[in-house]
Amino acid sequence: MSIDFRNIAGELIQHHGGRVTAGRIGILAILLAEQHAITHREIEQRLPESLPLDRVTLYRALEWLAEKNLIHKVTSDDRVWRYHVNRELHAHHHAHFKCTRCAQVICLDDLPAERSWPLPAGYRFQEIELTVKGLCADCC
Amino acid sequence: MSIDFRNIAGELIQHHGGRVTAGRIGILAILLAEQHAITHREIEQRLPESLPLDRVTLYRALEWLAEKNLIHKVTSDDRVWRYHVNRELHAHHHAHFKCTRCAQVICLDDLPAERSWPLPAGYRFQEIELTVKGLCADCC
DNA sequence: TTGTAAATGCAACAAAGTTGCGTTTATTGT
DNA sequence: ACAATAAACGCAACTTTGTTGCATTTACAA
Ligand SMILES: [Mn+2]
Ligand SMILES: [Mn+2]
Ligand SMILES: [Zn+2]
Ligand SMILES: [Zn+2]
Repeated sequence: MSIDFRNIAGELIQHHGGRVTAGRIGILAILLAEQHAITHREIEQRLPESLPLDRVTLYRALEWLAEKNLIHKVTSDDRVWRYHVNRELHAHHHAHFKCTRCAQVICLDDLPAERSWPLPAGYRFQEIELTVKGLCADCC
Repeated sequence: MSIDFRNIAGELIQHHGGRVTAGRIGILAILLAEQHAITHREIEQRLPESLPLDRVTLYRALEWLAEKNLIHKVTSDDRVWRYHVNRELHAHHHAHFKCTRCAQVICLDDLPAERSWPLPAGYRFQEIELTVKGLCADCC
């Protein structure tokens, strides 16, 4: 884990009025270094030996990071949340791609996930959740 | 539960080469009578006293019905599958609406969930999963 | 340096779904 | 109608993912 990401993580956390703890720094640094959206489990596995972190603490840190809009949660059909850092490009709502073979999830920044859709009378639109499924380049 | 739905259910099950059991008839009849996509739990609750059915049997029956394309499963952000009968209109893939207040799920038959989307090079499209979220007419 | 709320760790809990296996039953052939 | 048999079922145990309560520790500011 690059020291760079840890520095950025620390600044981001501080800037959002949270306590700058080793756990939060480690978690956010992992997500900053990661291309894809990853699960709680995968984050746990990427944590260094030197930073043992309770499952619950990890869940709560992720919750806090999502509240502060530093990361976002991605729903999936395998009943597992995936987490991804909010870079400028996809701070807004956006679509995701999930590989049906390796379960890898990426963000599709250029897909319009914000526009309204036709709904039955009396229904009010809030947002859409769009996941494109298929095979990733590695699995093709 | 209308005897009509039970008759239709029985015929559908038989036509697909499965054993026509009380459980399958009861489950499919419930889904035939239902407008919305409902959860395993909700199906369980709608089962008549006269038809006690083990949770596992219910899961396996739903799995079989989905395999035979008599029903389809809907993913949701609450990590709970919902099930809905396949009427002609939405035998194909289609989008869903979920109320963020009462969690009700309906099928949006007129939304194009089949067309391909632009993906990164080397990625292969299979299908999309689209959930529109908002408030239903009752919750508005 | 110290006080304090915020964050953490641990244990227990909960919901949804799965697996293995012995028993029952719907269906087929006689 | 009866018997054979594979399919379906019921039960218990298990798994995975995530949540809650509470006592303890710690970041940070006064
Ligand atoms: Mn994303
Ligand atoms: Mn549907
Ligand atoms: Zn893949
Ligand atoms: Zn509603």
